[in-house]
Amino acid sequence: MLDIRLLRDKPDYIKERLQTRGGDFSALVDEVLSIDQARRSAETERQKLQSDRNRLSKEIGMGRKNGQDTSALETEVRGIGDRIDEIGREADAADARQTELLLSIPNLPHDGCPVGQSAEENPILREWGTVPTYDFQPKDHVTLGSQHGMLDFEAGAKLAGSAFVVYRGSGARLERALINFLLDLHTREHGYQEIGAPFVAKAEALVGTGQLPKFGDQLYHCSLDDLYLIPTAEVPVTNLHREEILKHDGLPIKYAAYTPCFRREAGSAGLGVRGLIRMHQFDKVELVKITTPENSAAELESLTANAEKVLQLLGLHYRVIELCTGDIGFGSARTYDIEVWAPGQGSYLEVSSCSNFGDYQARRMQLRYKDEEGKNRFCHTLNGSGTALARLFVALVETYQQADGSIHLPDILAPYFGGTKIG
RNA sequence: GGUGAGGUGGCUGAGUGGUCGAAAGCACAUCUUUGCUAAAGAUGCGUAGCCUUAACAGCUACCGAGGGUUCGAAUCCCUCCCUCACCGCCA
Repeated sequence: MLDIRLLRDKPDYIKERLQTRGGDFSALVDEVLSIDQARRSAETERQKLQSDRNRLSKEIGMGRKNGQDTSALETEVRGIGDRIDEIGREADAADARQTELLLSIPNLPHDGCPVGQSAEENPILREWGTVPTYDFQPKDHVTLGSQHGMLDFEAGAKLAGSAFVVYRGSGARLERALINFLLDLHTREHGYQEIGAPFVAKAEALVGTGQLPKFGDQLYHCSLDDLYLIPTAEVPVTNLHREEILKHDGLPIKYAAYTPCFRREAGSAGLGVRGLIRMHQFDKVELVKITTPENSAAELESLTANAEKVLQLLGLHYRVIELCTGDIGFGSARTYDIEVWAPGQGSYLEVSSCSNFGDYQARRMQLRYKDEEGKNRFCHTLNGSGTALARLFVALVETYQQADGSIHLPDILAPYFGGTKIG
Protein backbone atom coordinates (compact mmCIF):
# COMPACT_ATOMS: atom_id res chain seq x y z
CA MET A 1 0.00 0.00 0.00
CA LEU A 2 0.98 3.61 -0.36
CA ASP A 3 2.69 5.59 2.37
CA ILE A 4 0.06 7.69 4.15
CA ARG A 5 2.68 10.40 4.61
CA LEU A 6 3.15 10.65 0.86
CA LEU A 7 -0.61 11.00 0.49
CA ARG A 8 -0.63 13.80 3.04
CA ASP A 9 2.30 15.62 1.49
CA LYS A 10 1.54 15.22 -2.22
CA PRO A 11 -2.10 14.33 -2.75
CA ASP A 12 -2.22 15.95 -6.18
CA TYR A 13 0.84 14.07 -7.37
CA ILE A 14 -0.69 10.80 -6.17
CA LYS A 15 -3.99 11.47 -7.90
CA GLU A 16 -2.20 12.37 -11.11
CA ARG A 17 -0.07 9.22 -11.10
CA LEU A 18 -3.03 6.98 -10.29
CA GLN A 19 -5.04 8.63 -13.03
CA THR A 20 -2.66 7.17 -15.61
CA ARG A 21 -3.96 3.71 -14.69
CA GLY A 22 -7.38 4.75 -15.89
CA GLY A 23 -10.23 5.58 -13.58
CA ASP A 24 -10.49 8.40 -11.11
CA PHE A 25 -8.99 7.91 -7.68
CA SER A 26 -9.28 11.46 -6.38
CA ALA A 27 -12.41 10.84 -4.31
CA LEU A 28 -10.73 7.83 -2.72
CA VAL A 29 -7.57 9.78 -1.95
CA ASP A 30 -9.60 12.62 -0.45
CA GLU A 31 -11.55 10.20 1.71
CA VAL A 32 -8.36 8.64 3.04
CA LEU A 33 -7.02 12.06 3.91
CA SER A 34 -10.14 13.11 5.76
CA ILE A 35 -10.22 9.82 7.69
CA ASP A 36 -6.56 10.28 8.47
CA GLN A 37 -7.32 13.72 9.89
CA ALA A 38 -10.09 12.37 12.10
CA ARG A 39 -8.01 9.41 13.15
CA ARG A 40 -5.11 11.52 14.27
CA SER A 41 -7.15 13.96 16.28
CA ALA A 42 -8.93 11.09 18.05
CA GLU A 43 -5.59 9.41 18.65
CA THR A 44 -4.08 12.53 20.14
CA GLU A 45 -7.03 12.97 22.47
CA ARG A 46 -6.90 9.35 23.54
CA GLN A 47 -3.21 9.47 24.29
CA LYS A 48 -3.60 12.61 26.35
CA LEU A 49 -6.31 10.90 28.42
CA GLN A 50 -4.20 7.77 28.80
CA SER A 51 -1.36 9.89 30.03
CA ASP A 52 -3.65 11.47 32.62
CA ARG A 53 -4.87 8.09 33.74
CA ASN A 54 -1.37 6.71 34.12
CA ARG A 55 -0.32 9.66 36.22
CA LEU A 56 -3.36 9.58 38.51
CA SER A 57 -3.26 5.80 38.89
CA LYS A 58 0.27 6.09 40.16
CA GLU A 59 -0.87 8.69 42.63
CA ILE A 60 -3.55 6.30 43.86
CA GLY A 61 -0.99 3.58 44.31
CA MET A 62 1.30 5.82 46.30
CA GLY A 63 -1.55 7.36 48.27
CA ARG A 64 -2.81 3.93 49.33
CA LYS A 65 0.63 2.96 50.42
CA ASN A 66 0.62 6.00 52.67
CA GLY A 67 -2.81 5.18 54.02
CA GLN A 68 -4.60 8.09 52.40
CA ASP A 69 -8.19 8.09 51.18
CA THR A 70 -8.06 7.84 47.37
CA SER A 71 -11.73 7.35 46.56
CA ALA A 72 -12.16 10.79 44.99
CA LEU A 73 -9.21 10.16 42.68
CA GLU A 74 -10.55 6.72 41.80
CA THR A 75 -13.87 8.19 40.75
CA GLU A 76 -12.10 10.74 38.61
CA VAL A 77 -9.95 8.12 36.89
CA ARG A 78 -12.98 5.95 36.28
CA GLY A 79 -14.49 8.85 34.38
CA ILE A 80 -11.32 9.25 32.36
CA GLY A 81 -11.42 5.54 31.58
CA ASP A 82 -14.92 5.86 30.17
CA ARG A 83 -13.83 8.68 27.90
CA ILE A 84 -10.81 6.69 26.78
CA ASP A 85 -13.11 3.84 25.76
CA GLU A 86 -15.34 6.23 23.87
CA ILE A 87 -12.66 8.16 21.99
CA GLY A 88 -10.70 4.94 21.56
CA ARG A 89 -13.55 3.35 19.65
CA GLU A 90 -13.57 6.34 17.33
CA ALA A 91 -9.84 6.16 16.81
CA ASP A 92 -9.90 2.41 16.17
CA ALA A 93 -12.79 2.66 13.74
CA ALA A 94 -11.04 5.41 11.81
CA ASP A 95 -7.83 3.41 11.78
CA ALA A 96 -9.57 0.31 10.44
CA ARG A 97 -11.33 2.33 7.76
CA GLN A 98 -8.12 4.04 6.75
CA THR A 99 -6.33 0.73 6.38
CA GLU A 100 -9.20 -0.69 4.37
CA LEU A 101 -9.10 2.28 1.99
CA LEU A 102 -5.33 2.22 1.66
CA LEU A 103 -5.43 -1.48 0.79
CA SER A 104 -7.79 -0.77 -2.07
CA ILE A 105 -5.58 1.87 -3.72
CA PRO A 106 -3.27 0.44 -6.40
CA ASN A 107 0.44 1.13 -6.58
CA LEU A 108 1.81 4.20 -8.31
CA PRO A 109 3.25 3.34 -11.71
CA HIS A 110 7.00 3.85 -11.90
CA ASP A 111 8.14 7.09 -13.52
CA GLY A 112 9.61 5.05 -16.36
CA CYS A 113 6.39 3.16 -16.99
CA PRO A 114 4.97 4.22 -20.36
CA VAL A 115 1.67 6.03 -20.10
CA GLY A 116 -1.11 4.38 -22.03
CA GLN A 117 -4.76 3.37 -21.90
CA SER A 118 -4.69 -0.33 -22.64
CA ALA A 119 -2.71 -3.33 -23.83
CA GLU A 120 -2.66 -1.92 -27.36
CA GLU A 121 -0.25 0.73 -26.17
CA ASN A 122 2.28 -1.62 -24.62
CA PRO A 123 5.60 -0.98 -26.34
CA ILE A 124 7.58 -3.95 -27.70
CA LEU A 125 11.05 -3.75 -26.17
CA ARG A 126 12.84 -6.52 -28.03
CA GLU A 127 12.44 -9.76 -29.93
CA TRP A 128 14.56 -12.88 -29.82
CA GLY A 129 14.85 -15.32 -32.70
CA THR A 130 12.47 -15.32 -35.61
CA VAL A 131 9.02 -16.67 -36.26
CA PRO A 132 9.59 -20.29 -37.32
CA THR A 133 8.27 -21.32 -40.72
CA TYR A 134 6.91 -24.70 -41.82
CA ASP A 135 6.42 -26.29 -45.20
CA PHE A 136 3.22 -27.79 -43.87
CA GLN A 137 0.22 -26.50 -41.95
CA PRO A 138 1.28 -26.54 -38.26
CA LYS A 139 -1.21 -28.18 -35.93
CA ASP A 140 -2.16 -26.76 -32.57
CA HIS A 141 -1.27 -28.43 -29.27
CA VAL A 142 -4.76 -29.79 -28.73
CA THR A 143 -4.51 -31.81 -31.92
CA LEU A 144 -0.94 -32.85 -31.21
CA GLY A 145 -1.79 -33.64 -27.60
CA SER A 146 -4.60 -35.88 -28.64
CA GLN A 147 -2.55 -37.54 -31.39
CA HIS A 148 0.07 -38.60 -28.84
CA GLY A 149 -2.32 -39.19 -25.93
CA MET A 150 -0.65 -36.42 -23.93
CA LEU A 151 -3.54 -34.12 -23.11
CA ASP A 152 -6.99 -35.28 -22.02
CA PHE A 153 -9.38 -32.36 -21.68
CA GLU A 154 -12.44 -34.59 -21.41
CA ALA A 155 -10.96 -36.33 -18.39
CA GLY A 156 -10.12 -32.98 -16.82
CA ALA A 157 -13.70 -31.82 -17.27
CA LYS A 158 -15.02 -35.10 -15.92
CA LEU A 159 -12.99 -34.74 -12.74
CA ALA A 160 -13.10 -31.04 -12.04
CA GLY A 161 -15.07 -29.27 -14.73
CA SER A 162 -14.07 -27.24 -17.73
CA ALA A 163 -10.66 -25.61 -17.92
CA PHE A 164 -8.99 -28.49 -16.14
CA VAL A 165 -6.80 -30.97 -17.94
CA VAL A 166 -5.29 -34.39 -17.38
CA TYR A 167 -1.75 -34.92 -18.60
CA ARG A 168 -1.02 -38.47 -19.66
CA GLY A 169 2.04 -40.48 -20.56
CA SER A 170 4.63 -38.45 -22.43
CA GLY A 171 2.56 -35.31 -21.73
CA ALA A 172 2.80 -35.82 -17.98
CA ARG A 173 6.46 -36.69 -18.35
CA LEU A 174 7.18 -33.57 -20.39
CA GLU A 175 5.46 -31.39 -17.80
CA ARG A 176 7.56 -32.94 -15.04
CA ALA A 177 10.71 -32.63 -17.15
CA LEU A 178 10.07 -28.93 -17.66
CA ILE A 179 9.60 -28.30 -13.95
CA ASN A 180 12.94 -29.92 -13.19
CA PHE A 181 14.68 -28.18 -16.07
CA LEU A 182 13.46 -24.77 -14.91
CA LEU A 183 14.31 -25.30 -11.26
CA ASP A 184 17.78 -26.57 -12.11
CA LEU A 185 18.43 -23.63 -14.40
CA HIS A 186 17.44 -20.99 -11.88
CA THR A 187 19.05 -22.59 -8.85
CA ARG A 188 22.28 -23.74 -10.52
CA GLU A 189 22.89 -21.02 -13.08
CA HIS A 190 21.05 -17.99 -11.70
CA GLY A 191 21.63 -18.29 -7.96
CA TYR A 192 18.07 -18.69 -6.69
CA GLN A 193 17.30 -20.82 -3.67
CA GLU A 194 14.66 -23.45 -4.30
CA ILE A 195 11.53 -23.25 -2.17
CA GLY A 196 8.82 -25.83 -1.75
CA ALA A 197 5.84 -23.96 -0.37
CA PRO A 198 2.32 -24.79 0.81
CA PHE A 199 -0.26 -24.58 -1.97
CA VAL A 200 -2.76 -22.92 0.35
CA ALA A 201 -2.37 -19.66 2.24
CA LYS A 202 -4.08 -17.57 4.87
CA ALA A 203 -5.88 -14.36 4.02
CA GLU A 204 -3.09 -12.27 5.57
CA ALA A 205 -0.62 -13.62 3.05
CA LEU A 206 -2.91 -12.73 0.15
CA VAL A 207 -3.41 -9.26 1.57
CA GLY A 208 0.35 -8.94 1.76
CA THR A 209 0.91 -9.57 -1.92
CA GLY A 210 -2.23 -7.69 -2.96
CA GLN A 211 -4.71 -10.35 -4.14
CA LEU A 212 -6.96 -9.49 -1.21
CA PRO A 213 -9.13 -7.68 -0.32
CA LYS A 214 -9.96 -6.57 -3.86
CA PHE A 215 -9.68 -9.71 -5.95
CA GLY A 216 -11.16 -12.39 -3.74
CA ASP A 217 -13.51 -13.50 -6.50
CA GLN A 218 -10.51 -14.80 -8.46
CA LEU A 219 -9.47 -17.16 -5.68
CA TYR A 220 -10.52 -20.65 -4.64
CA HIS A 221 -11.36 -20.59 -0.96
CA CYS A 222 -11.70 -23.48 1.48
CA SER A 223 -14.32 -22.07 3.81
CA LEU A 224 -14.03 -24.82 6.39
CA ASP A 225 -10.45 -23.83 7.19
CA ASP A 226 -10.53 -20.28 5.81
CA LEU A 227 -7.61 -21.03 3.50
CA TYR A 228 -7.09 -19.97 -0.10
CA LEU A 229 -5.56 -22.01 -2.90
CA ILE A 230 -2.62 -19.98 -4.11
CA PRO A 231 -3.03 -18.25 -7.48
CA THR A 232 0.77 -18.06 -7.80
CA ALA A 233 3.84 -19.04 -5.77
CA GLU A 234 4.44 -15.32 -5.37
CA VAL A 235 2.01 -15.44 -2.45
CA PRO A 236 3.69 -17.97 -0.14
CA VAL A 237 7.22 -17.18 -1.25
CA THR A 238 7.10 -13.39 -0.87
CA ASN A 239 5.28 -13.78 2.43
CA LEU A 240 8.07 -15.99 3.73
CA HIS A 241 9.56 -12.86 5.27
CA ARG A 242 6.41 -10.94 6.18
CA GLU A 243 6.77 -8.91 9.37
CA GLU A 244 10.50 -9.42 9.43
CA ILE A 245 13.39 -6.98 9.58
CA LEU A 246 16.14 -8.35 7.35
CA LYS A 247 19.83 -7.55 7.41
CA HIS A 248 20.91 -5.39 4.48
CA ASP A 249 23.97 -7.54 3.76
CA GLY A 250 21.70 -10.54 3.24
CA LEU A 251 19.97 -8.87 0.29
CA PRO A 252 18.98 -9.54 -2.35
CA ILE A 253 17.14 -12.71 -1.42
CA LYS A 254 16.36 -14.79 -4.50
CA TYR A 255 13.88 -17.64 -4.45
CA ALA A 256 12.64 -20.02 -7.11
CA ALA A 257 9.59 -22.14 -6.44
CA TYR A 258 7.51 -24.60 -8.38
CA THR A 259 3.83 -24.70 -7.48
CA PRO A 260 0.57 -25.30 -9.24
CA CYS A 261 -1.51 -22.12 -9.51
CA PHE A 262 -5.26 -22.00 -8.99
CA ARG A 263 -7.38 -19.27 -10.54
CA ARG A 264 -11.13 -19.00 -10.82
CA GLU A 265 -10.84 -16.70 -13.83
CA ALA A 266 -14.26 -15.31 -12.95
CA GLY A 267 -15.62 -13.13 -15.70
CA SER A 268 -12.70 -13.90 -17.95
CA ALA A 269 -13.70 -13.54 -21.57
CA GLY A 270 -10.88 -15.81 -22.66
CA LEU A 271 -11.84 -18.79 -20.60
CA GLY A 272 -13.53 -20.44 -23.52
CA VAL A 273 -10.25 -20.42 -25.37
CA ARG A 274 -9.25 -23.79 -26.77
CA GLY A 275 -6.66 -25.96 -25.07
CA LEU A 276 -4.14 -25.17 -22.38
CA ILE A 277 -4.03 -21.41 -22.83
CA ARG A 278 -6.19 -20.46 -19.87
CA MET A 279 -6.82 -23.04 -17.17
CA HIS A 280 -8.13 -22.98 -13.61
CA GLN A 281 -5.01 -24.87 -12.59
CA PHE A 282 -1.59 -24.67 -14.15
CA ASP A 283 2.00 -25.29 -13.12
CA LYS A 284 4.50 -22.51 -12.80
CA VAL A 285 8.05 -21.94 -11.62
CA GLU A 286 8.13 -18.54 -10.00
CA LEU A 287 11.09 -16.28 -9.28
CA VAL A 288 10.90 -13.93 -6.31
CA LYS A 289 13.38 -11.32 -5.16
CA ILE A 290 13.54 -9.20 -2.05
CA THR A 291 15.95 -6.30 -2.34
CA THR A 292 16.66 -2.66 -1.52
CA PRO A 293 15.10 0.41 -3.15
CA GLU A 294 18.50 1.26 -4.66
CA ASN A 295 18.82 -2.10 -6.43
CA SER A 296 15.31 -3.04 -7.41
CA ALA A 297 15.44 -1.51 -10.89
CA ALA A 298 18.55 -3.50 -11.79
CA GLU A 299 17.10 -6.62 -10.18
CA LEU A 300 14.05 -6.38 -12.41
CA GLU A 301 16.29 -6.37 -15.49
CA SER A 302 18.23 -9.43 -14.33
CA LEU A 303 15.05 -11.22 -13.25
CA THR A 304 13.62 -10.69 -16.71
CA ALA A 305 16.87 -11.87 -18.28
CA ASN A 306 16.71 -15.03 -16.13
CA ALA A 307 13.22 -15.77 -17.43
CA GLU A 308 14.22 -15.03 -21.02
CA LYS A 309 17.08 -17.49 -20.69
CA VAL A 310 14.52 -20.28 -20.45
CA LEU A 311 13.16 -19.53 -23.89
CA GLN A 312 16.61 -18.98 -25.37
CA LEU A 313 17.81 -22.37 -24.15
CA LEU A 314 14.70 -23.98 -25.55
CA GLY A 315 15.15 -22.14 -28.85
CA LEU A 316 11.70 -20.58 -28.75
CA HIS A 317 11.00 -17.30 -30.49
CA TYR A 318 9.74 -14.62 -28.11
CA ARG A 319 9.35 -10.92 -27.54
CA VAL A 320 9.42 -8.72 -24.47
CA ILE A 321 6.87 -5.97 -24.03
CA GLU A 322 6.46 -3.44 -21.30
CA LEU A 323 3.04 -2.92 -19.78
CA CYS A 324 1.80 0.63 -19.98
CA THR A 325 0.14 2.41 -17.06
CA GLY A 326 -3.32 1.37 -18.22
CA ASP A 327 -2.44 -2.34 -18.35
CA ILE A 328 -0.12 -2.77 -15.41
CA GLY A 329 -1.16 -4.95 -12.45
CA PHE A 330 -2.71 -3.60 -9.26
CA GLY A 331 0.38 -3.75 -7.08
CA SER A 332 3.06 -3.37 -9.71
CA ALA A 333 5.10 -0.25 -10.40
CA ARG A 334 6.68 -1.64 -13.53
CA THR A 335 6.11 -4.85 -15.49
CA TYR A 336 7.73 -6.62 -18.43
CA ASP A 337 5.80 -9.41 -20.11
CA ILE A 338 7.55 -12.13 -22.03
CA GLU A 339 5.51 -13.59 -24.86
CA VAL A 340 6.48 -16.76 -26.66
CA TRP A 341 5.48 -17.60 -30.20
CA ALA A 342 3.07 -20.50 -30.63
CA PRO A 343 2.90 -21.60 -34.27
CA GLY A 344 -0.34 -23.57 -33.86
CA GLN A 345 -2.01 -20.50 -32.42
CA GLY A 346 -0.36 -18.12 -34.84
CA SER A 347 0.11 -15.74 -31.95
CA TYR A 348 2.27 -14.84 -28.97
CA LEU A 349 1.43 -16.24 -25.53
CA GLU A 350 2.32 -14.55 -22.27
CA VAL A 351 4.55 -16.97 -20.35
CA SER A 352 6.07 -14.58 -17.86
CA SER A 353 5.19 -11.33 -16.21
CA CYS A 354 8.12 -9.76 -14.39
CA SER A 355 7.23 -7.01 -11.97
CA ASN A 356 8.83 -4.60 -9.58
CA PHE A 357 6.42 -3.79 -6.78
CA GLY A 358 8.65 -1.22 -5.12
CA ASP A 359 7.73 -1.07 -1.43
CA TYR A 360 4.03 -1.59 -2.13
CA GLN A 361 3.85 -5.24 -1.03
CA ALA A 362 6.49 -4.71 1.65
CA ARG A 363 4.31 -2.11 3.36
CA ARG A 364 1.35 -4.44 3.26
CA MET A 365 3.31 -7.23 4.89
CA GLN A 366 5.59 -5.11 7.10
CA LEU A 367 8.68 -6.45 5.36
CA ARG A 368 11.69 -4.30 6.21
CA TYR A 369 15.46 -4.33 6.36
CA LYS A 370 18.02 -2.54 8.45
CA ASP A 371 20.20 -0.33 6.27
CA GLU A 372 23.88 0.52 6.75
CA GLU A 373 22.96 3.23 9.24
CA GLY A 374 20.77 0.90 11.25
CA LYS A 375 17.55 2.48 10.03
CA ASN A 376 14.58 0.30 9.23
CA ARG A 377 13.35 0.71 5.69
CA PHE A 378 10.82 -1.13 3.60
CA CYS A 379 12.23 -3.66 1.17
CA HIS A 380 11.41 -3.75 -2.49
CA THR A 381 9.85 -6.96 -3.81
CA LEU A 382 9.88 -8.38 -7.32
CA ASN A 383 8.62 -11.48 -8.99
CA GLY A 384 8.27 -13.04 -12.37
CA SER A 385 7.36 -16.37 -13.86
CA GLY A 386 10.31 -18.41 -14.88
CA THR A 387 8.11 -19.52 -16.56
CA ALA A 388 4.47 -20.59 -16.69
CA LEU A 389 4.37 -24.24 -17.74
CA ALA A 390 1.15 -24.80 -19.62
CA ARG A 391 1.83 -22.18 -22.24
CA LEU A 392 5.47 -23.20 -22.46
CA PHE A 393 4.21 -26.70 -23.16
CA VAL A 394 2.04 -25.27 -25.93
CA ALA A 395 4.91 -23.34 -27.51
CA LEU A 396 7.25 -26.32 -27.31
CA VAL A 397 5.06 -28.93 -28.93
CA GLU A 398 3.73 -26.53 -31.54
CA THR A 399 7.19 -25.20 -32.42
CA TYR A 400 8.93 -28.56 -32.59
CA GLN A 401 6.25 -30.52 -34.42
CA GLN A 402 7.24 -32.32 -37.61
CA ALA A 403 5.19 -32.80 -40.76
CA ASP A 404 3.92 -36.18 -39.52
CA GLY A 405 2.88 -34.70 -36.18
CA SER A 406 5.79 -36.17 -34.26
CA ILE A 407 7.63 -33.83 -31.95
CA HIS A 408 11.37 -33.38 -31.75
CA LEU A 409 12.23 -31.61 -28.49
CA PRO A 410 15.40 -29.53 -28.05
CA ASP A 411 18.43 -31.56 -26.93
CA ILE A 412 18.74 -29.68 -23.65
CA LEU A 413 15.59 -31.45 -22.44
CA ALA A 414 16.92 -34.92 -23.24
CA PRO A 415 18.29 -35.69 -19.75
CA TYR A 416 15.06 -34.45 -18.18
CA PHE A 417 12.60 -36.02 -20.58
CA GLY A 418 14.61 -39.13 -21.24
CA GLY A 419 15.02 -38.51 -24.94
CA THR A 420 13.79 -35.90 -27.39
CA LYS A 421 11.22 -37.70 -29.51
CA ILE A 422 7.49 -37.85 -29.05
CA GLY A 423 5.66 -40.00 -31.57
C1' G B 1 -8.32 -35.60 17.92
C1' G B 2 -6.70 -36.39 23.54
C1' U B 3 -3.45 -35.13 27.77
C1' G B 4 0.49 -32.27 29.80
C1' A B 5 4.09 -28.16 29.57
C1' G B 6 5.02 -23.59 27.60
C1' G B 7 4.77 -18.75 24.54
C1' U B 8 8.56 -12.04 27.75
C1' G B 9 13.28 -7.53 23.76
C1' G B 10 18.37 -10.51 18.30
C1' C B 11 19.19 -14.93 21.84
C1' U B 12 19.13 -17.02 27.02
C1' G B 13 16.18 -15.81 31.00
C1' A B 14 14.01 -13.00 35.74
C1' G B 15 9.55 -10.90 36.78
C1' U B 16 2.02 -13.23 40.11
C1' G B 17 -1.64 -6.29 40.63
C1' G B 18 1.22 -0.16 41.15
C1' U B 19 7.96 4.55 39.61
C1' C B 20 8.23 -2.56 34.63
C1' G B 21 9.22 -1.28 28.22
C1' A B 22 10.51 -4.71 31.57
C1' A B 23 16.48 -7.38 36.05
C1' A B 24 20.67 -10.17 34.61
C1' G B 25 23.69 -12.56 31.03
C1' C B 26 25.02 -13.25 25.88
C1' A B 27 25.31 -10.93 21.13
C1' C B 28 25.91 -6.20 18.75
C1' A B 29 27.71 -0.75 18.21
C1' U B 30 30.78 3.30 19.81
C1' C B 31 34.53 4.99 23.07
C1' U B 32 38.69 4.28 26.69
C1' U B 33 42.85 1.52 28.40
C1' U B 34 46.38 -2.34 28.01
C1' G B 35 48.32 -4.03 23.93
C1' C B 36 47.61 -7.59 19.61
C1' U B 37 45.07 -12.09 15.96
C1' A B 38 42.82 -11.16 22.55
C1' A B 39 41.32 -9.07 27.50
C1' A B 40 39.15 -5.27 30.76
C1' G B 41 36.08 -0.99 31.54
C1' A B 42 32.35 2.93 30.07
C1' U B 43 28.21 4.11 27.26
C1' G B 44 24.54 2.72 24.02
C1' C B 45 21.39 -0.97 21.91
C1' G B 46 13.25 -3.20 20.40
C1' U B 47 8.88 -1.76 17.28
C1' A B 48 5.06 1.42 15.97
C1' G B 49 1.99 5.69 16.57
C1' C B 50 0.93 10.77 18.27
C1' C B 51 2.79 15.72 18.95
C1' U B 52 6.52 18.60 17.37
C1' U B 53 11.21 19.59 15.02
C1' A B 54 16.68 21.88 11.76
C1' A B 55 17.53 18.32 15.46
C1' C B 56 16.98 16.54 20.30
C1' A B 57 13.30 15.70 23.54
C1' G B 58 8.25 14.43 25.11
C1' C B 59 3.81 11.41 25.23
C1' U B 60 1.07 6.71 24.02
C1' A B 61 0.81 1.63 22.83
C1' C B 62 3.04 -3.17 22.42
C1' C B 63 5.55 -9.02 27.26
C1' G B 64 1.59 -15.04 21.32
C1' A B 65 -3.67 -12.81 19.61
C1' G B 66 -8.39 -11.02 21.13
C1' G B 67 -11.81 -9.93 25.04
C1' G B 68 -12.80 -9.17 30.48
C1' U B 69 -11.94 -7.65 35.84
C1' U B 70 -9.54 -3.14 38.14
C1' C B 71 -8.37 3.57 39.69
C1' G B 72 -4.16 0.66 37.61
C1' A B 73 -2.57 -5.82 34.15
C1' A B 74 3.52 -8.85 31.53
C1' U B 75 1.25 -10.30 36.28
C1' C B 76 -5.83 -12.22 37.74
C1' C B 77 -10.17 -14.40 34.50
C1' C B 78 -12.19 -16.14 29.53
C1' U B 79 -11.65 -17.51 24.29
C1' C B 80 -8.45 -18.53 20.39
C1' C B 81 -3.63 -19.42 17.95
C1' C B 82 1.19 -21.45 18.00
C1' U B 83 5.42 -24.50 19.91
C1' C B 84 7.22 -28.85 22.49
C1' A B 85 6.38 -33.89 24.71
C1' C B 86 3.49 -38.31 25.06
C1' C B 87 -0.91 -41.00 23.26
C1' G B 88 -4.39 -41.88 19.15
C1' C B 89 -4.90 -41.72 13.80
C1' C B 90 -2.57 -41.52 9.16
C1' A B 91 0.36 -40.58 3.48
